[in-house]
Formats: sequence, C-alpha cells, structure tokens
Amino acid sequence: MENMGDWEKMNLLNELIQGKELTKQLQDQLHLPVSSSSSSSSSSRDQTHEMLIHRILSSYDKALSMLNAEPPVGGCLRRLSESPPSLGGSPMSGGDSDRDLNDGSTQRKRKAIQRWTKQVRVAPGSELEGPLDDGFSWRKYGQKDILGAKYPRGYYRCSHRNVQGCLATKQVQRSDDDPTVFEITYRGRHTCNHPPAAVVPPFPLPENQTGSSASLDGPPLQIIQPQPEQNQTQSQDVAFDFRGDLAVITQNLDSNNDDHNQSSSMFGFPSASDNIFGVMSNSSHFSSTSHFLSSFQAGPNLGSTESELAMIVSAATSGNNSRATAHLDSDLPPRGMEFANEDISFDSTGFFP
DNA sequence: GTGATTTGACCAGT
DNA sequence: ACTGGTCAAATCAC
Repeated sequence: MENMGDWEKMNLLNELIQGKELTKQLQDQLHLPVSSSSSSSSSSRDQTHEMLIHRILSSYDKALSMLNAEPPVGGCLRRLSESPPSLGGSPMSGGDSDRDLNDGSTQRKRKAIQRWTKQVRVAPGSELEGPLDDGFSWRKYGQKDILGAKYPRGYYRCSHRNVQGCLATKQVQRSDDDPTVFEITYRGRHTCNHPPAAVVPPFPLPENQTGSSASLDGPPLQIIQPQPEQNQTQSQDVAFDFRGDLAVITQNLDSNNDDHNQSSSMFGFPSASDNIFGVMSNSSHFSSTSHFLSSFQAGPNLGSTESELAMIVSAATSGNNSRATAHLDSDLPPRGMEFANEDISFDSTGFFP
C-alpha cells in the first residue's frame, strides 16, 4: 500500500468524505423530532447518539487529515513481516480456491482474492486440531503437507458454498515453532446469510488491527499479533475484547482491490446465545466501496432501533496508509451484550499493497 | 441415510 | 519439475 496511486488516494478521499456525509445525514435523521411518548430515556439516548456521531465524525476528520498528510504515514504502517507472503509471489501465491469460480472452464487465470491471516493460539492442553471455531460453518475439503512445514495444512470452505454460493475459504496451518499456534488464512468473503456465532471478523480487517474473539466451545484462544506501530493511537491494540480469555487478531490482508465492496460481511460477538452479532452494513448508505462502516447490531431478539445503533464503528480505509480510528465508549452497549472493555476501539489502517 | 472428513489424484501457477 | 490448491471417491460419524 505504500505505493498508493493518486487515483486510489482520490478514491479513498472520496470514500472518507462520503462516509462523513452519510454520518451527517444519520445525525440529521436522529435529530428528527422524537415522539412524545419517549421522554427522558430517549433524550439520554439522543445524547448517546450525538456523542457517537461526534466521535465518528471526528474519526473521519482524523482519517482525512492523516490522508492529507500522507506519505509519511506509509512507512510506518505496514510491515507485519509475518503476513503471509503474498504479493511478491510466495507460496500461496495465487491462491484462489476458485477454480470453479470461473465456471470451471476456460478462464484459468487465478483471480487474486483478498486474503488475510490471523494467528490463533489454543491452550496447550486443549484438543489438537481444535475446531478453532470462528463462528462460521466450515467444511474441510482437503489437507496437504506443505513443503518445509511440520504440520499439514487444512483447507476449508464455507459449508454454505453449495447452497448459497458462498466462496469464503480458509486454510489452517499449525505453526512449526509453536504447535499451539494456528495460522488461519481466510480468503474471500462470506456471502452466505448465516450470521456467525462467534467473533472472528470474516472480512479483512486492515492490517495492524487487532481484535478479540471468543469461540463458542473451543479452547481459549489467543491471537498472536505483530506489534503495532509505535505511533499509533492507544486504540490500536485491542479492538474488541469481550472476554478476557481469548483474543483474536486479524493480522493482515492482501487485498486485491477488485473486491472492495465487501458490503455484507458479518462478524459476531462471542455470545453463547448468538443473539448478538455485527453486520457490515449492507445498506446503500454504507456500502461505498473503499470504506466500510460496520454497525454492530443487537441480534434478532434485541431489535430495537436504539440497540441497533448502539455501536457504529466506522473505519474508513482501504486506501493505503491512511488510518481511520473510531472509538467507542460503550455507554450504551446493546442489551445483553457484555463488554469486558469499556472503551472499545476499532482502528484501521489502509491495506492496499 | 445423510452429511462431514480423509486422502490420493489432478490441475494451475511459477 | 515442483508446489500449492482443489476435486471427488471412499470412508467415517451421527
């Protein structure tokens, strides 16, 4: 992403600006006269909404200013040496998982697919080859010994591939050095309508972003993550930490930008009841290509508008070295949602090569 | 019986 | 030629 071209930069700027505008529109919407029935409680909610929107807007401002001040930012953000070798043509080079994507026939060119990796540590005593449940339903379709690797790599695809044509796949490889560590490489995005039961973001979070997750029934997981850049905001390190016993870090992604519009990805919160999950907004308002605006929603059982708006975390990015940060002080977590951290931050950095 | 996993073979990219 | 990724028949588990 270092070499973000002017065109990409412009796109990013546009997206940021658009995101900001949309947030303002949302602000206007929320300021619509409140019905008389809702009184004090709603006004306190209004305040919360106001505060959230302010934060979102300020994040956009921040991102925009960072982008304007750009070149320097670039150098520091990237790296993540442990990211899967991607662009340069590495082992995983072409990845694809989608031979059939091209209708299985003539179009052989492997389409570069966005890919991101995280490392998950399982508790030493826990079952080997644990499910590493990330909330999605995966079906194993292959396993292969990899040259130079002690352990075979497992290949999984979304169980809903056949039914819904979901092309998401992942590869799971145990680390040679530390058998309790699994490197999971996600490829493609989920297009299925099955909300995850747990938290791993099945969409590429920008590099350096960290997060935490819970597996519903697996062993405690902890994700290992390359150290964040020094100059980053305090929010960098922990994006979501809903349960103390595990953490998941999405490490990197190789994105190919033909896949910007990952508007419908979903990710969930650790919730045994599966009631709570986050949804990458798929609305036309939020689906602009280069940024994503994710809204965490209360699940089906918690469907009040207020809860749905409890969190809107916006990370404008995709462009390159720029970063957008959205903090969220969860004054009003959706009902049923428990936060280990009061201050949840979502920090994203650009992720174009 | 149905669906998931295993595993050897095949294919594409380098 | 070699390696990673996928296919698909055989096998396993529920």
